[in-house]
Amino acid sequence: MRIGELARRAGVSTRALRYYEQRGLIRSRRSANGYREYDESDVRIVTEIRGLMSVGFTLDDARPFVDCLRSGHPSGSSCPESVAVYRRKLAEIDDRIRDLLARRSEVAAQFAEACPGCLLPRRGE
Amino acid sequence: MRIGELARRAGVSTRALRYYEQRGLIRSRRSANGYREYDESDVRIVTEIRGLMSVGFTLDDARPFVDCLRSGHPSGSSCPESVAVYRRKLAEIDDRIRDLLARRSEVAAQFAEACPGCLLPRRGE
DNA sequence: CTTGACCTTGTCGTTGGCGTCAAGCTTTAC
DNA sequence: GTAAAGCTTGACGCCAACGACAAGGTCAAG
Repeated sequence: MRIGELARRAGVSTRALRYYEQRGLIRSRRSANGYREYDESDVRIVTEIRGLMSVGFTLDDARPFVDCLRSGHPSGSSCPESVAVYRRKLAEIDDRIRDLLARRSEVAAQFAEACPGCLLPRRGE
Repeated sequence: MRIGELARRAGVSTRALRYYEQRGLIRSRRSANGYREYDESDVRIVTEIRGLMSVGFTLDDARPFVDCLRSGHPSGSSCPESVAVYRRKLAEIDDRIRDLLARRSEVAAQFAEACPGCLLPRRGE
């Protein structure tokens, strides 16, 4: 299939696919007229990339998963490198959450001080 | 005082101060040779800006606080516009925290699936 | 034959808050 | 008199993941 069909099937833009190629995440054969040609395994790879990005992974984060798929594994996460990325991302997310909670309480405190009569909204309201 | 002293006293770079001026957050008089001249109120303003930025406010978020200070209030947060920003930022932080918690559980679930034997690290460990 | 839907490469723009030169003033210290 | 320190404006760089053109080649349908 050509880039337009891959884009539709994977739910991304053709621009994104060319960018992934430029970043080394996908490859393409070229047909005689210079058009990029893809197959089913590319649909799988791009789907994997988007799934990871939807939970906050960068393209570099996704690379080990792509490599894992390409090396024949049925799942992109069944390689030790992918598992390592999972651990790192979990730690990053946890750091970020801690940071936001600290900020939240600082802002809430300043808010309460600035507006003593104000009803302090609780988290989530 | 000139820009270098203000920078030292407020703990920012001179580049940052010129940037704040360009963004309309601080103003400066010019002495005969073209150098920027500041006074104590500018130290206060820049300190306020940095305090807000340290908890995740953008320069635009800080603007009402600066205006509040400049209009004669002893605190930058004692104006209704500032209070409104507090509310909005609290909501933004809460949204972000909710988003991260959702991501965290998704990643944790995929991780557990990919690595069934792995000990799932709990949040914060 | 021409329209229009594809495809190609290349380049600039986006967002925030500056860092980092560049090239040239002024002022201060010795 | 000169060197160092401080000041000026201006402009590019950064980071991620593309979006949005531009200018052109390709191919099937009518």
